[in-house]
Amino acid sequence: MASHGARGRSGGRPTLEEVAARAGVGRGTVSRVINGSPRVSDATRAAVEAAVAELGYVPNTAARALAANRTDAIALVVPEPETRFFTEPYFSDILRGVGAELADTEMQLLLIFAGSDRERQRLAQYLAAHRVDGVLLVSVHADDPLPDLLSQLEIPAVISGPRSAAETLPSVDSDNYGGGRSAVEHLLARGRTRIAHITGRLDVYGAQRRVDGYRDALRDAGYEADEGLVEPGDFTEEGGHRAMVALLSRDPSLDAVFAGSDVMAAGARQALREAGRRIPEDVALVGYDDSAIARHMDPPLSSVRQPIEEMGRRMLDLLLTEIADRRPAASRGLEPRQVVLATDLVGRASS
Amino acid sequence: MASHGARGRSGGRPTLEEVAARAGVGRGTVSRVINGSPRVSDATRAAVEAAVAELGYVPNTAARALAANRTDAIALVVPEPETRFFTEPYFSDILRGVGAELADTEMQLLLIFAGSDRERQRLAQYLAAHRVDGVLLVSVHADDPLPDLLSQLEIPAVISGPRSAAETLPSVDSDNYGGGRSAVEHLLARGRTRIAHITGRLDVYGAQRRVDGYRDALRDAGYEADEGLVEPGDFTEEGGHRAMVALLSRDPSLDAVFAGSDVMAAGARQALREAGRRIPEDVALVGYDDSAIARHMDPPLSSVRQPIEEMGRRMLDLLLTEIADRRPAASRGLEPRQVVLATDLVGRASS
DNA sequence: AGGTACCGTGGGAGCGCTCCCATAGGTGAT
DNA sequence: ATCACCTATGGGAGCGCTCCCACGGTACCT
Repeated sequence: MASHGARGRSGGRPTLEEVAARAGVGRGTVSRVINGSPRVSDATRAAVEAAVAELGYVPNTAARALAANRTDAIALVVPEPETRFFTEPYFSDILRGVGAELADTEMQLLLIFAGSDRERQRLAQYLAAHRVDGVLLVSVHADDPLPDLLSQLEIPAVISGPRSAAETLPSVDSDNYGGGRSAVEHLLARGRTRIAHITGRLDVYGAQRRVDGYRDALRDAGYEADEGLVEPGDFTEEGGHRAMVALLSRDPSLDAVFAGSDVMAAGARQALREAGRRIPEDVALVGYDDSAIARHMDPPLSSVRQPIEEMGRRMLDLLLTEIADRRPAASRGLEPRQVVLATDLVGRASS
Repeated sequence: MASHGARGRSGGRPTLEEVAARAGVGRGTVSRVINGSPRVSDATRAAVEAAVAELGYVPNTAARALAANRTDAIALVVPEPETRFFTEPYFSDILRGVGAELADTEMQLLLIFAGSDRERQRLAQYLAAHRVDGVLLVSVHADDPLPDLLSQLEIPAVISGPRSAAETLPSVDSDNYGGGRSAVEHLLARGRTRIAHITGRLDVYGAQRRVDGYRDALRDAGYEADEGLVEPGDFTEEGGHRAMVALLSRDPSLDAVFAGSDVMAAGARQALREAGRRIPEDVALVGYDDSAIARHMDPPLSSVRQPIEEMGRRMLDLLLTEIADRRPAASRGLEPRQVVLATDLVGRASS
């Protein structure tokens, strides 16, 4: 407590050069030790490490960034208002996954919101200044210009869900198609036949894929597609409510609903209640995400679980690889990697 | 869209030097323009700004940090597990306030969690490397070593609540004492006389102050302090429940409860229900924070509101001043600034 | 013995800025 | 006209690191 050891001898913090002098070696050698190069003899390494410890040496990040042209930082960009970030468990789960994986690294994570135009402006500036080595982009809409900006700036990036089937950026996603299928198959297995679907925002590719899975599962089971049973939602509770009301008035005989998210399922549940339908007796309900909402709903909601935390982990993995691969010149765009993780359906009382 | 202008002429991004050449001036002059120095003629400034625009110049942060010995970044440190951060609206409100105030700045905000030992280790390393110009520390406990570490490293810092009456670090807090008083006065005005208090964690100074306010308000109204009516909680729902049970068994005649947080009030409400007490007929209930919980409780909860978002804003203000003041040598420790913001009681059906 | 190969190492040359000193010119007072 | 003084400007000297080339030494080959 009373002594700060050998620190601050000459006023400031120790530099590489001082460590070198102390260890009786050259600057280059200390640099090699610090960076874990194998081309250093054990004896030298030990001497340097001792000097580092004695002086309490910590490398100066700015100098390193300047000399090596890298920042050892990556950004998690959330192109949404902060509110959604705090409201939807999706984001915190991703963050948790990324954070867990990052702990093994020397990298620093920046959290950047880009919901408003102004924030996007700042972000563009920030990226142009190359202040991060890579970017994780979550919740991307079809017409978002951010991905293009990133590839233009040649900043490695990974997105949480492809924007289309022709996505070129590396991405990590869960199997939305399979998730959609499994929801429907689950309901069919429970004897339901008139299964409606409340979709998510259709400018989100994943939401489209859930619809595809829904349609194919029904068709494979021999049911003709009935477009009257598909109603677009927007991932909000109100949207779910609205969609449910529309569905009920259009086809009062429906006996099941697959909602594209738990939040929308909550809205749908409310609408079903108001219409006097019992869950699951009259109408079975299945959501998507398996969030806290699903567990706490009355009745508890069956839901398609995505391994969100793992998605975060995998996104970081991909990004780090991407950053490492940036060395051999001009291999841009070759074999982009798309990871798809399996979903599984968690059955509860609502179906 | 199709052209990226003059960018990338010589492979990389433009440098100060290139801008200077383009504008026909020296490096120093460009630097002055970039940094808003007044000692530049209007004509020269215009020429430089034109060159900057044409080349799409963006200063290299690393170089600037190295040369100027500052990072233009500050950290918001949350010495708690991430879960609390996402669960409690307090943190997101602070973040929102800080973010809003920061938007006018060139500064970058880093969000750092230091809940686990490992994370704290990393944080210490990070701070030792002086990678931020200042730190905002929220939710500090009495025995937290972080504040001392910060002053040892001579890193400007502001904390969200003083650790004690003798706090030396600049801090921003709401008037916990006044908040506690107002809750009690509100209940007294409603004709309640046997007012219990469920406290927060007493190693949080603010929680203590609420207790002080509670005691003084009762005493000023002529009621003798009855220590049987004070029960420690821990800011959790379970803690609130437990405390309420204890209070009821100790003194069944109580007719009001002031809980040190809305979350604890929720726990208390549950316990009151289980004991068959009606709210507010039998027992009036007042919480603290005026969070979403308060509005959604059944019945809606009266609560002491703190201007959390403004606290965030003020914290940033203080920190920026602190950073700016760091220039004139050795004025350390002189007139630390402590800001205290007023609370106000939001009356609802629970009291 | 001479040659070739590699290994561990030292240190120069920057990375792109900011800081600050020096300089040139302009202004007003003497 | 002279001097003192101020303002706008140029550019050298670093900030602390990484990269890379060059060096001496050792080991192994022919």
